[in-house]
Amino acid sequence: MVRKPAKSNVKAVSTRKPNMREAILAAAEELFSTYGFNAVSVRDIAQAAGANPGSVTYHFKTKDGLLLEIYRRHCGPMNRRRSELLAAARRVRDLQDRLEAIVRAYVLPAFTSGSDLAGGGTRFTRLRAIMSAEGNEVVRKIIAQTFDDTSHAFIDAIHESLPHIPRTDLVWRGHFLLGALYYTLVTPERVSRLSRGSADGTDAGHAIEELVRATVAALQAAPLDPATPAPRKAPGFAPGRALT
Amino acid sequence: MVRKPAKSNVKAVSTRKPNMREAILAAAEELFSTYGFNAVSVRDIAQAAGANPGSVTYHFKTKDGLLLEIYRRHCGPMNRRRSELLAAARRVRDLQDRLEAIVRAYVLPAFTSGSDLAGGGTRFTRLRAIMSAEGNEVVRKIIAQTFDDTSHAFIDAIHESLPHIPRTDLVWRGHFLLGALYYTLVTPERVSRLSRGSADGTDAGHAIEELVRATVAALQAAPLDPATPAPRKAPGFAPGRALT
DNA sequence: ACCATATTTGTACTATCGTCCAAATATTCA
DNA sequence: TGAATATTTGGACGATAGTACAAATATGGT
Repeated sequence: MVRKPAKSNVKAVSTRKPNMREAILAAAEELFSTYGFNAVSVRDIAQAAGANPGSVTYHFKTKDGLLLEIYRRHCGPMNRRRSELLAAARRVRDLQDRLEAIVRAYVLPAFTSGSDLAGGGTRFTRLRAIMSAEGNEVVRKIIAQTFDDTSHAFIDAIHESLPHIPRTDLVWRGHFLLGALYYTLVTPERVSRLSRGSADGTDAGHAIEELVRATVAALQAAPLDPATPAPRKAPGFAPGRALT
Repeated sequence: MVRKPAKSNVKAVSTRKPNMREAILAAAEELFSTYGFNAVSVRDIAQAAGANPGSVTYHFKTKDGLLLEIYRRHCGPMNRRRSELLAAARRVRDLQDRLEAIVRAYVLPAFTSGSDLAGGGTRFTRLRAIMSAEGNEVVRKIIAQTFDDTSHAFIDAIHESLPHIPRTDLVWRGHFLLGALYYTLVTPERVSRLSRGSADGTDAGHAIEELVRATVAALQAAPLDPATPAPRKAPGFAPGRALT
């Protein structure tokens, strides 16, 4: 991790942490979601939390354990929120409105988690985005056993609103949605740059509206011809590791 | 990086590398694009290339220098290919067909680069995806001075085909496209998993078609109301570091 | 106030990191 | 061929990594 000059000899006596475990979790979440898991050391986290490196080991045993606990904290609330919103969306009468409500139910909790109000959902989603790129073993297990159910529920709901589109296409389009969502959280300033200041990539509200609008349109697109002609045989690709 | 048991005492005498520099580059590209920059050590690369760690330093001075050289190798050919395809796409008469051709011109070179036939473009794009998540300083500079021009050219071309849609919306939707593209290359097996085997996430040809179809529809969607009501003031989000 | 327990501290251990360097070896060209 | 140059080698350096552990300190119930 990039370090500041940092020659402070003073100990962090000013602020006494009432709950060091929580402070460590918060610091780790912030640092991981900003620099990635590999680039942040246990010592970085301890320093940011005003704690001793040994305390991290005491509370979470290993660095992976710390990451695991962060996921544990957020997965429950976020998926619960998603289920609630999805259930409400399913009850929308108008088909077009229902589809939009479903997409919104998927996107919204990614920006505002139930566990933390001030951008907590955003931070955790950004962490998930980075972890999906870095590819951690601990995360892989959690993803498969926690998020796949939710993903299937959303795909099924979408399929109900768009029964004429094969599930396969909806899986692809839902996948694209997640990729767009991740990339927006990881690289928001690119939007500001390319729009020459006329858009703010970090404006969560605006990002959500753009994402929902674009996704609904993409989902409604005509399906690919089932008799795929496959005009040129493109070579398959796959990374050498098992991924998220 | 995850290491195999690896207790081979035999030296790599069997295969003599005619050009060690190229072998190192190839190994680094493969490893970086699979495990990320931070997770791969210079020694990992040297071993994969059948070289001595010192050789890496000799040819590329630093680890960052090695990454830089990989980008140098690919950026030129890829953007040249994109320009060619974009120029051809601009000449398409039918507006709908032209839009699709433009999107295809953006997506295709990301899968098949001019420099390497066997998935070289895919590998490099996956690397870019991972680097955008990890956030490397060297990459940041290259991105801004190499890819932004191309991005603007594509946005402009799209805007010509869809003049009634504000540029801002097109920037967002182009951003979503890149995110979807990256995510598909980084996590293709998720598509296979969620589709329960009815789709192959690693099938580049299929991925391209799905991506083009979804993106064209998203681009054509009605723009967001310019008088954005901003119903709830969502808090801004931004990572603590400057990003790609 | 006392004890049992929970937590924090400081330090140490081993492994691996990126980079460096002098010696050994290949290669190139007059 | 022989000299000049380019490359490879193996080992070393200091820095930092994750983790472990005993001693010190804080905490809570009686």
